[in-house]
Amino acid sequence: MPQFPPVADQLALIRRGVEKIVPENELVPRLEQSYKTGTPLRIKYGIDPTGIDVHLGHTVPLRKIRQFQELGHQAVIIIGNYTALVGDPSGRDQTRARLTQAQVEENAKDYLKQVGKVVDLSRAEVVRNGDWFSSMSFLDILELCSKVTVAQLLTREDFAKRYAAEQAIFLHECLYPIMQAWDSVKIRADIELGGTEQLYSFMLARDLQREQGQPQQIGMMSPILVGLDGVRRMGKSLGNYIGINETPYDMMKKFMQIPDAVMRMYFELLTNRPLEEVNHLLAGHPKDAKIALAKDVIGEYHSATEATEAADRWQREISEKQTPEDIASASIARSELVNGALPAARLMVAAGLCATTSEARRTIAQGGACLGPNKDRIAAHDTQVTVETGLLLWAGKKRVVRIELAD
RNA sequence: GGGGGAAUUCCAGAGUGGUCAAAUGGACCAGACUGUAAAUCUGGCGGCUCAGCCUUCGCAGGUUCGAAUCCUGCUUCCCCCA
Repeated sequence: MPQFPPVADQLALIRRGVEKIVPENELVPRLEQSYKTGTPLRIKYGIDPTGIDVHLGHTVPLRKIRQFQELGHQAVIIIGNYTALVGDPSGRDQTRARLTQAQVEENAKDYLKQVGKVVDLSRAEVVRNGDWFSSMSFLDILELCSKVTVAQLLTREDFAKRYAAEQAIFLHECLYPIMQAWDSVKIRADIELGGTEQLYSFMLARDLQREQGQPQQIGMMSPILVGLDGVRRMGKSLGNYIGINETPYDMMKKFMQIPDAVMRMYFELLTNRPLEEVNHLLAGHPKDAKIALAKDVIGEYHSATEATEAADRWQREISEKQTPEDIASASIARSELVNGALPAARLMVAAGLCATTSEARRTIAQGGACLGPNKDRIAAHDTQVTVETGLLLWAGKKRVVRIELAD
């Protein structure tokens, strides 16, 4: 019989960074029952393989799964290869584009590879909901649909909003939450993880489970992780994310750019650092707290050593503005030079630092163009610059290239 | 099927015959400040052989000395009625 940590200890871990547990009062009894009987809880997490580049926002529920795994519970990851064909309407004010089956399968493989960095896949059940949906008959579907009323569907905020705004709500979208709920029945979920926008589907799952004479699942919803801008949710399309496949240094740079105000949330949702320590850190200098945060997370996806290296490098190159160690080289053909030189504006374009000569002129006029390790400002757009291999050329504080002459 | 409305520079959104490369805000870029956080300030933000010139306001024509602005046709999008 599996041995679990005491319920109180489990709760401390489970509750961290969870915004809402519904219904709250069923959680403790469920854990106690599991503890007494030595039965692992079945933790459901579903995801539609829509071509996801996993970023920290996605890792919030994934880390929660991991925590449950550490406690000895059973993770069940549902690949929504069938629901992906529908398109999740959650939180959307527009209909989502649908995918082909081939795309979905490819995405699923890619996705699992990334998930494996957070979740212990060797101990998790991974299932595809096409396994049960693809064989359902129209009659089965009608049967399932008869459990849900239109009025219920319209209690969802996203649908209600779209309905009120007289925007299209397609029938297949209405089926989505029903499908998601049916997944819970099929895998006999005890707990489902997800974002706060999943409330409706979670509750629908309870209805269907009761219908089928199963214990009803408990929904645990994480808050939505805000992105680097500190305002909008972290997302690829918003360009405000940190991907888990990024290099330690890239992650470092991004972490140092987050607003101070989101540090607490990041610590809570993305690290295991005890909250007492977090409070202590946040009481100190924000820069130090941010470095600690970055190291915690980078260490998780890379290693503590690499995290420290990244932090040190950031300190040197960014904070102390030393010349970076990896400078992209820009090759320039000798034939472009006149007497071994080029006017500054042309050089900027040739080096790929500016898209147009107009842009280069502006950059130079505003004092953003510099030469060499000492960053000597280029005075005018028509200043003749002697071009040699190894020459450093800057555009602003961040962008720099090393010139390489080619024949 | 019938009726109405809209298409502007990255986005939003002004502009209804010359003073429009086109207000304003956002995004973005550069500079100052700083903990490359926030906030703030300054400048920029179609292109070029840059005190000038060229190309832009859904597409194609037309009217006019002159059009983003007026007319015609086309395309796309939205809304209303049934």
